[in-house]
Amino acid sequence: MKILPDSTMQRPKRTQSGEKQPYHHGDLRAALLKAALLLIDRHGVKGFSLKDAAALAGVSTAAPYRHFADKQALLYALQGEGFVLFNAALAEAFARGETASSKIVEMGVAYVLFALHHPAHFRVMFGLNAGPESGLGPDPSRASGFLLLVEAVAALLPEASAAVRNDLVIAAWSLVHGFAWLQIEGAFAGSVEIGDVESQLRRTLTLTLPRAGQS
Amino acid sequence: MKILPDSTMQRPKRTQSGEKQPYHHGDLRAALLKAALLLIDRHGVKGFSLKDAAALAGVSTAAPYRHFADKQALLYALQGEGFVLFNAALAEAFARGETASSKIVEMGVAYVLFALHHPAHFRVMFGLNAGPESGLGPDPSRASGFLLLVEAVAALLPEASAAVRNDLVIAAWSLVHGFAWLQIEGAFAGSVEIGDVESQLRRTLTLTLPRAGQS
DNA sequence: CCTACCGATCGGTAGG
DNA sequence: CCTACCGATCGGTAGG
Repeated sequence: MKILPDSTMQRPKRTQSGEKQPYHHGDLRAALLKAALLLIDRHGVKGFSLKDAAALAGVSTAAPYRHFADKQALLYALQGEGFVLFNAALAEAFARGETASSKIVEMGVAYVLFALHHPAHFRVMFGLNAGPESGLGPDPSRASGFLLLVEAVAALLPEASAAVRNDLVIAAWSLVHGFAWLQIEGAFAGSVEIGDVESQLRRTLTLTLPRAGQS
Repeated sequence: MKILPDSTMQRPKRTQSGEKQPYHHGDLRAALLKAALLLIDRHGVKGFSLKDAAALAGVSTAAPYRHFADKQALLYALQGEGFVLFNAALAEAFARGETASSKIVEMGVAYVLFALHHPAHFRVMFGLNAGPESGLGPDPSRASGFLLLVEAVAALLPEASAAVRNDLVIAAWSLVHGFAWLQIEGAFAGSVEIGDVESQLRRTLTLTLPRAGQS
């Protein structure tokens, strides 16, 4: 794969006064992460190489090793970055929802929008375990957004048993994750009519969510 | 990756009478597909090579090209094979269910069991579009099992609008797909208690499915 | 952060 | 279906 340096990720230039300007505000590390995201978007996690990322950032093939021990370390960094963004989006959605069920719906919407807006992060976070021992295991910080779902479900079904709540947590998580994944993969195309993604998801979620006290 | 020939996929042997025995009942093609499935299970779709598959089947690196034009052709074959099995399993489940809602539940169970029992097929079928243009697009025959879900939902909600039915089709498909994927990826581990996978899914699905006439 | 390079792997082909 | 091989790519390192 021939990768040309991204025009937005230039090599250092000298100003008219002759000082050397650092990479991207001095942050090659960030430039490499950005390049990796772009390449993963285009070619998938396994189809991305450090050499390509270096070329896209306009540096030599050895340069990335100044910032990452190896390729996997870069992927870990991307995964961590993704979970920070993801958990923040879920927390914001949780806070925004005014009722238990709207908290759940907002979190679901945030989950899917995150996947659509950050597909490369999403793939690194959830689609990486290509094999049982692919190296990149689940990240502990994954739990943080997830616990909010557990909390919202408890609020929605205060009198339900723990088992029933557990069932609903699994249902909501599975539905939203499957929706996001199928959307990213384009699997709905041609099979189902999906207009606006967000309103489709809202309708689907509310249709599915048991009303409180009904269980 | 060093791949040793699989003891179940031996090179041709001579019987005591001296005749040459063909590969696997004369079917190297089948042996290569089987080897590919095993490698994809272990290393993911992108982590599998024709050379490894050939080695695992006990033949030279050039041999696969007698049966497949190139690597992608083998993956296509695997995808097609997967959809045949998948659609058959869904059709059987549809037929087995006695009511509309049990048809849906049985299809969901079949969907997930297929994913668990044929993870490599499942990955090739649904997890391949690593990038927007990864080559392996959706297969048309995918629709066949899917249409049965549309039919079952129509039977479940005979008086509902087409839009509502559509919402439920998307909900059911997303939920089951997400459940299967998260299960394969091991994402539930540590976060949620899942005992028996099948009964968990049955409970989750029935909890979620609107009863007929209730919408 | 660069040049130069290694050892390994990969898809694919030539020519039996 | 095999041997032998090419051209390309990749992760990573030596030694500035």
